[in-house]
Amino acid sequence: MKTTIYDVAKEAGVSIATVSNVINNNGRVGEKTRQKVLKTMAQLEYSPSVVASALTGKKTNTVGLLIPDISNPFFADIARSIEDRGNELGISVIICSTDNLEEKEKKYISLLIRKSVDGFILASGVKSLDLLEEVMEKKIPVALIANDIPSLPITTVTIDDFKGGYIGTKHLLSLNHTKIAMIAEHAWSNIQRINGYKQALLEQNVEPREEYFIKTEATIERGKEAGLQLLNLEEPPSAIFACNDLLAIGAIEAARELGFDLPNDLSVIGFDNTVLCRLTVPKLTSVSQPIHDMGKKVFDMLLDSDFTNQKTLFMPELVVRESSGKYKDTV
Amino acid sequence: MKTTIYDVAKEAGVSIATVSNVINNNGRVGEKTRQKVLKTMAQLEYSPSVVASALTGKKTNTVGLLIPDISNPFFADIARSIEDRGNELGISVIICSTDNLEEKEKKYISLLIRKSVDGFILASGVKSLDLLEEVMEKKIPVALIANDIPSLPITTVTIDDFKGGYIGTKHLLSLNHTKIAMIAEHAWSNIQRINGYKQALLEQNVEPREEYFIKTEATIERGKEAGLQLLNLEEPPSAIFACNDLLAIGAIEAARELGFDLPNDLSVIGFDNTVLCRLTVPKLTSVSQPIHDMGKKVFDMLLDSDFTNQKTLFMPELVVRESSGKYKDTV
DNA sequence: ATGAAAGCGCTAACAT
DNA sequence: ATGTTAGCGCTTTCAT
Repeated sequence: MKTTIYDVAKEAGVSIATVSNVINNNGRVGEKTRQKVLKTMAQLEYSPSVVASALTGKKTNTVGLLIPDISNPFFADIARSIEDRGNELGISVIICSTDNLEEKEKKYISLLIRKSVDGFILASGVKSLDLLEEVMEKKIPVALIANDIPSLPITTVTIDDFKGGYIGTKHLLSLNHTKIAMIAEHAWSNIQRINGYKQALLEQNVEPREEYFIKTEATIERGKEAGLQLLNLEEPPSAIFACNDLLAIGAIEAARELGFDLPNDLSVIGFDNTVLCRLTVPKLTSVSQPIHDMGKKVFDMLLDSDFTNQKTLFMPELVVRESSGKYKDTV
Repeated sequence: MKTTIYDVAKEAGVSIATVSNVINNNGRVGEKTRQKVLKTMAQLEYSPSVVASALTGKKTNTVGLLIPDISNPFFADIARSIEDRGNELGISVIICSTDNLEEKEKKYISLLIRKSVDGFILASGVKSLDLLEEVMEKKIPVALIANDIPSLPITTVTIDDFKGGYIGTKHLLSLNHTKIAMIAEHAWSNIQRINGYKQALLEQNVEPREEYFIKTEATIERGKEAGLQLLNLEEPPSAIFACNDLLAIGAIEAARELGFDLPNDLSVIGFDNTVLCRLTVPKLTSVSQPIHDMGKKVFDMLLDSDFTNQKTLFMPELVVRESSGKYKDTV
């Protein structure tokens, strides 16, 4: 049988309350007794049951992480940063890939509620706001990372997406591009990025063109489709700003297929600065999110009620690689 | 307060035992009572506590997944496949990125034991065999995926690594390459791949050369270093077989840096067939593991004692893309 | 400083 | 078919 607190108590000749106290460092234990208990705990290889402890109202030291897909490198990076912080704190992270499906979202959340997780970190766009409010009513902490629901008071860690869109576009503008297209996806963060893009254009008196703007899903395939569509335009753009790296990679594929030579005939920049950026040819210029810091921060905010419903904004940074270059009117 | 089984019992006018029975579908409940209980459960939005249930000896419906690094696409894929199966079964998966560090491995395992997880799935090379045996002594199920510890009787799902090494090499041989180098990493699976590689060479009377063989860590950087070393040889290889895609990508970078034109001057093939293969230029030929099937299988074997300590072997397949081509003696 | 005992929410005999 | 009750391993008053 598994050793319990009773075994330790008996062996050490003390009560279970005392053992409990030494486990939790709850004062009122004489130094001698403490040592004796510690020793027998070691002897018996006793390890306290989190399950039993949780039943008495203590934490489960487990949080749920909802992301669209763990096999997407961007989210895998987020997961890793959160997991690392969890490991430091002795808290386990349960992964939940929702594929942005409301059904999966619900299933995962209700299961994790039954498991009494200490909180939820959401990196996916939340489909079911009702569910989310239900969770918050139950006083289960919730925090968002790399996405926001502006309509809700909720703990959030994001980058300044407006600025992200702005600096990316500025970069292209500074390379003399004016025919700058944007491929975005449906997400709140993207709306801000789009606004930043438009702001940058307007500041240079460049009128955003309707046909240079595509909204689609965040996959390489869709990015390629969008790229194809853009580059087959009568007057194709000389630069494409993709709202995430996957879309950018798709756009690059499209460009290669159509015989464009990057960055001479076309500049492409991405967003997120994932590991993928260094794999593309040419290497992808991208707007970077400080994922590691963000993961740590969101975890800490989740657990510290001082931060409840606060919003933390990190600053994006442009990482210039080889996929963006000076505009040359070669046509 | 949270609704408990008592609230439901009282509201429905039955005993908690009856409620428990309808929750668990434990026969002996009249249809009328069952309906009544079901209804009040819904009314009260009752959701049974897994924690309390676990304390009475039932499962926690949680497993731990130990991998080297969730941000490595190969392992993210494994995680996803396991998570998917878990979701179907109502079982949660806790991610544990060990970085192949014994210290982390220990910390994760002992924490998860305290949490009474139902089992462990290990995708990382296990550093501490003692720890592993300790887990098995505690009768906690353990299963390995994509790696093996031949010295231990333990549930395992792998591919036939020997065959993987063999078919990759055969492919290169069939393209008339004879100067075939191999970049491997330290892992049991790689030993088998190496054996397969040697076997294929021997069958064609090609003598494996010492200088064409490098063992290193599984990162792009190391792959690049290895590639540089190989290609700077007096008589550089005409083909490189990397034991995983990361190494292959590094090798491709090295080749590009040195001005090699793939696949004309050099063929490179990888192993694992990760998403990265379609991102490289040229697209990477790679030996594929049926990860999705393997994830499902390992989960099922973990939970079904019929399979305890059995070893399941899946078959690798070669996915030919653009990075491997006919040998041309252009030098 | 330490111990006795109640209770957390549930399961599983055992009764009825 | 349904109810009673004794745990599961731990935390936490409340006594001593």
